[in-house]
Amino acid sequence: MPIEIRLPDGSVVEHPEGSTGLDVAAAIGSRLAKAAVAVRLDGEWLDLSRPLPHGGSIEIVTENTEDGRSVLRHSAAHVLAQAVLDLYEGATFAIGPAIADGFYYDFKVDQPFTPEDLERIESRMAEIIAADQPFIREAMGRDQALELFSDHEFKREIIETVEPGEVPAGDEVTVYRNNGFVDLCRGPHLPSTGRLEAVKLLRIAGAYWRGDEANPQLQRIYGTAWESKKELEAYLHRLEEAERRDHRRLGPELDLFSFPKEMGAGLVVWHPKGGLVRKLIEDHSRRLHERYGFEFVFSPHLAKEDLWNTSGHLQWYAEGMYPGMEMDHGDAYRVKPMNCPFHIMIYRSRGRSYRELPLRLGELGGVYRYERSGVLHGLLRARGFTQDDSHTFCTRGQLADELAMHLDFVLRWLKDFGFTEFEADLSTRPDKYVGDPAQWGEAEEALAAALDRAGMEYRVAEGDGAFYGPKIDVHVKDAIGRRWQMSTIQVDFNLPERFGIEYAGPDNAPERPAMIHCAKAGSIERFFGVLVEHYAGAFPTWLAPVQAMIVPVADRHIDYARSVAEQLANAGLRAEVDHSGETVGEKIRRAITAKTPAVMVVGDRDVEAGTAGYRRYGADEERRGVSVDEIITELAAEAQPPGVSA
RNA sequence: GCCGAGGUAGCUCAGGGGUAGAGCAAUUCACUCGUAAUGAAUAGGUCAGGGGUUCAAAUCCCCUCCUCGGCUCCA
Repeated sequence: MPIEIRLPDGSVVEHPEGSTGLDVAAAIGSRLAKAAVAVRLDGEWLDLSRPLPHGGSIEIVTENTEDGRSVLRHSAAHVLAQAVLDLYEGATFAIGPAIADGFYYDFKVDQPFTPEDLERIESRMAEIIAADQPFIREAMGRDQALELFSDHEFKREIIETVEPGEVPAGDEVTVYRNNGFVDLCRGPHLPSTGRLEAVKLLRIAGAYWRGDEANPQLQRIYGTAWESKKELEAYLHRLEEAERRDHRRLGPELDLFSFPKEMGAGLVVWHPKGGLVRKLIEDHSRRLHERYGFEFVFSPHLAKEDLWNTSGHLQWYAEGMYPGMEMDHGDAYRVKPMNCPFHIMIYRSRGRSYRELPLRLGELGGVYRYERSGVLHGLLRARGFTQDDSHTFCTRGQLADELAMHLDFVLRWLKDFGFTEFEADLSTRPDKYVGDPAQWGEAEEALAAALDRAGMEYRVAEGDGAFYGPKIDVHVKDAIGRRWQMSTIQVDFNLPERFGIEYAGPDNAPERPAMIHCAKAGSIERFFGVLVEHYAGAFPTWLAPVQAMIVPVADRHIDYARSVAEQLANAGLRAEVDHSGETVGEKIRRAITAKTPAVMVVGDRDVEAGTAGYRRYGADEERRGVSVDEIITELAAEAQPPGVSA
């Protein structure tokens, strides 16, 4: 009896019973059949070579889509495991999924892999791919699978812990064989290993079984796979591009900041140029905070341990905090990992009325968190950093409007720095939490409502909230498509409770305010690091430490160069004169290498005419004889911070 | 913290038991130049730090610190 297959365009075709996904694809076109890697029938993944079990809506998954690539990568992971098991006696394998841009496989081996091993494994993989071994799917009972993988402890553990719901056929699991190799796997896979066009192993890393430090540590091999050599090359090129933008390289190169070893890991010093850019960022932060109705406060770097007991930090966050310091009268003090308790102290310094709510307190507060040595990563993960932190105290009734305002603020802030794509995560109650679950629910709903009001799509991250409350995290996509977490907005009913803060309501009865924690940049350091990578070190004019470099052609033009610099300075622009003894070409090269937005070359003709040769960063050619006034007008317009008129 | 790879001049890196090297940067001198590198000379090092083996250690061994790629966590 033929089966009816509905194609994505809505048309229905008939195929004889026993037809495979490949048959369906081939009937549509030979090119489609060639590009196909798997099919989805009513949403269920099937191998291309598997007879379709029933009719339904079909989707041919091709190799040039993200879904298609993940099939490809998953098959590549199998080949990797096959190669490793071939080459290393006694090796056993754990899991090997496709991930963004690639795949990995975890192994337990007697000796850790070396870079030379990687080459050896890669050549073995090439042989397996050249042999074009078919992947053959086989379903079997759990007992049989346990028997099959009797030598492989991790596979046995997976089989034993598979949830019944994860396996469509109840108590069955599936394995895929190619040649002598067999792996437990849900599939789907490519028809054969020969379909792997472009595979490359990238690096070796340690990884714990199931990501838990209590479990044995395995050896992980990362690789990448693409549908063509060309795509692989493009990917490797993207990796190089990311490396070129690395803020840890650009920071010292552009003389912005450094991490002197003498100070300790994760601690940064800002050089004058970096300090200037940072100040401009902070100025903008203050400007927007004021515009959105925040007031500025300041608080100390440490406080008595008691305060951190009351706040719950010592109970819930102790491992992120530095140890106590003994001070007067045996009191221990702790360096602050967060600013919130201090802002509560300010709230609590006198009686509060409902009439003064919402009370919005902001601070660029330096905090210190003990990050484990292995996770430090330049400015993106430091041990000392500055939060553009705020705490808003409001009534329950004000919460929805306040959250909407905070979200608006955050998006304004991010747009001002050139980010245009945003994604939000709504993180809900974690396992370790304080407070009443009903209040958590209320807070989570309020956050979701704010996202809906802003028309933002979001993903729910179950259990990712802070210990004191749920939160919205806003992520941005940078210039090369990477996703960074920036801002966070958190609702908190708990700290007000713990500190017992109140306000007098209209009927003079004491009420408890709600609190909103919000960091717009997140950490200024991290934000700065992301900006460096986003702009590849070439800051827009309003943030550039030097906005114009003036290059005299010969020494006799230095006086004129200085007078031009003065004109620019009078217009509020940051200009420098390069009076070094280098050639014109070299001085220009230096200015471009420093990513200066504008280079102005001045020679005899310019001295006479009041002009300059004008070269913009990124432009291929310069313009000669441009009037200095015209240049000043153009640069001064660009130099205005976003939302500030000249 | 754990697994792996590293740390040699300001930067990028060579050298692997027997006198510390290169390119770029820096300094000085000459050149005064019209849009991405003028030439020459000079200076610069507890070879991350400490301990050990050795007649002799940058080199081999141990410990510590720091960096990088991951695991985990987060801003």
